[in-house]
Amino acid sequence: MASERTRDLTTLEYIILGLLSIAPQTGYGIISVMERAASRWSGSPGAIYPALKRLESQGIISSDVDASSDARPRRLYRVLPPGERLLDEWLRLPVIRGAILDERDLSLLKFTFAEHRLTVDEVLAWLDAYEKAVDSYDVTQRIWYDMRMLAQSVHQQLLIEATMMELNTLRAWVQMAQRRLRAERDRIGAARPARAAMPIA
Amino acid sequence: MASERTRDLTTLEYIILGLLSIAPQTGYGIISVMERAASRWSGSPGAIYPALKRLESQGIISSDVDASSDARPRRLYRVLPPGERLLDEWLRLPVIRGAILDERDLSLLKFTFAEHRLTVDEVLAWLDAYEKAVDSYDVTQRIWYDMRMLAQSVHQQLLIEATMMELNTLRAWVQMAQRRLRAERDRIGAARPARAAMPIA
DNA sequence: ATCGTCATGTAACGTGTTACATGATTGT
DNA sequence: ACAATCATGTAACACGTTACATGACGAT
Repeated sequence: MASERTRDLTTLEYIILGLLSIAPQTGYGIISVMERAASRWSGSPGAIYPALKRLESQGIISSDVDASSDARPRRLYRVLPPGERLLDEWLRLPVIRGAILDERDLSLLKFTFAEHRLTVDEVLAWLDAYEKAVDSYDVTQRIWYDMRMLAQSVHQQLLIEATMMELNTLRAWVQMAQRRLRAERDRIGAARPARAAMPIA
Repeated sequence: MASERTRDLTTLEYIILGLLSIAPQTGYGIISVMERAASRWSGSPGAIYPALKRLESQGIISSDVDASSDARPRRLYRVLPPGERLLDEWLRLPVIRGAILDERDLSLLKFTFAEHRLTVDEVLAWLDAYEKAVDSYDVTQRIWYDMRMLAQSVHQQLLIEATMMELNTLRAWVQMAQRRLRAERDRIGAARPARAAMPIA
């Protein structure tokens, strides 16, 4: 019997949950997807397999050997209800004020998984929080300011400008996403996830 | 006597080197800067102090107790020549093709440190490589494509668009940086680092 | 027959996190 | 007198990386 204790998961574990929520997968399948994704989370076998075991031992996911096909049996993992709760909580968690730029990749990943897990309204709420975080972002927190360079060198100016441009792009994207999703909601009138999780390929 | 062996440093160690190359610092000072920087590298004392010891034991940095002021003595770290070599190598290392977006923060950090370490021409070369990497970036590598969604949902479209916008912003910034630095070079005619490292505040 | 891919693991290792501990100095 | 900040550490712990190992299956 798996323990019911819920703790905070690592980023890798949340990503695995997200992937499994789209479709049941084998460990090897998860490794392949993450390797091709070329994201900052590489997902080596030495990380994935132990993480799967951790999650299973806690009743967050389950696995059974897929003997359906004629091919060699392989272990298929799927998300259990506690895992779905954990994942959805994480997906709804807003981006925090000082970490928008640092967590941009993670936010897009969340947005990916959110399509299958959250309602359109929930995604819109998340985007609203995102927009507020962008607006209230305090540039003065950044490292180049902390270094208290006296004269504004070309480098310093460019670094500040990089942040500005990034923030503007982010703001523009969030607003576009809001517009499109609102239009989608009005068209479909969906109160549940936009797309159902797809079966395994 | 410190060992001469050079290995690849961790990101944290390179950041420490970069900070120390701007000005000698105490461990506490490094922690403070990194905490206020709110970047993805948090720099807890449990990471910084061991890292400083590691670097010192390898002859990459050195430290001596600063007894000059009336205040309580504190240990000041400074970069040694081998450390300067290591740092400069790292700074010159171009961004790799599939990792531009993931390493954006790191690239800006490098750009920060590069001001004090590299010549304008070297920075321009680094920016050229950056630009090429951006241009040759293959969007099809990204995770949302790997998931083989059949229909292009709104979410999918938005995710692709986020990447596009990000790449365009990056490209625009790189080109702006090139223009400004070239103008600066023509004005100053500098063949060495744009600014000398500043003394400790 | 062999090569590449599918598939699952494990062991050693280093490093970062969390939490704790200590004490001096400065400001109010 | 007290709190906040300066300043330096350490210990336990968990995680991810790297490298290795094994073997089945399908294609040529």
